[in-house]
Amino acid sequence: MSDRPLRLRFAPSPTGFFHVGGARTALYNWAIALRLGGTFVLRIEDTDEARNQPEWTQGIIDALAWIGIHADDDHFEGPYFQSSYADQHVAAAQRLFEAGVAYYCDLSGDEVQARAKASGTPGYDGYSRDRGLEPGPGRVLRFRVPEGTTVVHDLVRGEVSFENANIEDFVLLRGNGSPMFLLANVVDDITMQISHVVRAEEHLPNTPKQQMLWQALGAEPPVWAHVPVLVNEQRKKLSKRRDKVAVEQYRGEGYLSDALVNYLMTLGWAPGGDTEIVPWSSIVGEFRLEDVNHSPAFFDLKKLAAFNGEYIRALALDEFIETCAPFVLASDVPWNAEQFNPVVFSAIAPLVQTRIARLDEVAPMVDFLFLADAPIDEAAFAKTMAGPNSTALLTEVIDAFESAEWDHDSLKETLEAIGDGFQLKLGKAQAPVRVAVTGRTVGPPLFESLVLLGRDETLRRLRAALGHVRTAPE
RNA sequence: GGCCCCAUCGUCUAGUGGCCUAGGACACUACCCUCUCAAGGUAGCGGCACGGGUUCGAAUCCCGUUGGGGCUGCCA
Repeated sequence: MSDRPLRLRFAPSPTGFFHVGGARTALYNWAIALRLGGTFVLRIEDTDEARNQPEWTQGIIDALAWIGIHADDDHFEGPYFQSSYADQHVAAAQRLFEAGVAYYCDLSGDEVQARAKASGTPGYDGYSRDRGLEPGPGRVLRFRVPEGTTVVHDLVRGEVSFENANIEDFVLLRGNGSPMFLLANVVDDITMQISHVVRAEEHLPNTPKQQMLWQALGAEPPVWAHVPVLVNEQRKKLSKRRDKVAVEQYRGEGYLSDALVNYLMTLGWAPGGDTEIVPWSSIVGEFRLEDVNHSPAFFDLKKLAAFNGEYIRALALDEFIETCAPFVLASDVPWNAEQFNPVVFSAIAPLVQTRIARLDEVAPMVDFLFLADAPIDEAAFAKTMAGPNSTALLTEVIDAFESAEWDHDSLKETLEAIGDGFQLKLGKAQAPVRVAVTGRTVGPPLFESLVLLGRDETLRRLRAALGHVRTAPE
């Protein structure tokens, strides 16, 4: 294979957001670079000038940093911008033309198609191979695919061979002289002395073409590794149109980067032993391209959420509180900033921590502590208060709470005793109180919540609920 | 259509010829715990796509079938 220094690269094109599939590919590259002491090169493939915006590049860098791939790490190099190497791409094309391994063709795309249709064989038919055309406006430069077989040595798939007869003379330079992806990508990889190309399987069909280019340009091809694509429930490649693929979105919904990273690594690969939840350090120690699976992997949101829940629960309490900050101080939170009380939040936090799988579930779970009134869920309220005993029970609770000691145990004993009078177990007796005070039938443990809310506010909400029952339409 | 890749529980996977009566995780179900909901604990459900070989022995090797996927642009 290759005894060159280990240099890997991740070469996204800036499209406005960072794809989870790209994140996994980046992570695979990164893990190898760290384990084997190689270099991870970031190259932004920004040749599609029409859709290229500087802030998108920053988005990629930020997203990479979020998943632990930091630009200031010793193993990180770049970012490089493909657009700044355009001269080299064209120069390489020129050399190929002069060496006779590439030739110009003046057929338009439509004409190529028409000929293919007429002959019944798909693809370009080599019409201009021997016409000796010179460069000119509108003429594309095509690679003269030689006869024979191209064998690709792939770390995850073994040897894959392609009959060159099935590979058409592909375009290197467009009619306007600009380089195509296949060429630019190879020239940059050669320039940057890339030793291992690790990318998604969708590029496998490009590989024989690119390998021929490496050779035609006088370079020894890299080690290839094509990892399986990520698919949706329909088993189709994850796409930005149909699927939720933006890393930024997962971050915004309160997925922890450690959880996402861990989950992504297990799509196509598994750490040794019986646990999949493992720290990044052991992933780096164990990850091998040779162990990567061969078949597409379903990106399962439920499992990601399960991983996330595990990671959330594993946080120390102060870490958890800190991690919640962006989600309780955000502008889209249901309360006003001045209503938020960090002391109260810290007190309820441990009870929230075991009840969520995503950080964006925090605010709706604790909002009743900061809002002026209970955020009543009318359906839940109506259902809970429908029982004949509910209002009577609430009335007794108000009475008792006026004089009860305001602590967890006293409140619990008080409600238990009242429940007994109605032949209700605590599980049933707490329901009307919970709905009255928190607005919902589910939430953090009730008595802790009441203690935090305080006697006055609790009583006020209980009375308000009684009023609400009387005025509610049947 | 052509080229290429792939095939273990619903899903992600362990498994590299005997340790497999196929292991784990998510999901699902039941029970325990319990002030709701979670978390936690216990148990359960569930799979080697099919057909031929090779071998004393196959989830593991070979061939075929079927099924899925990727690519098939003067996109990347």
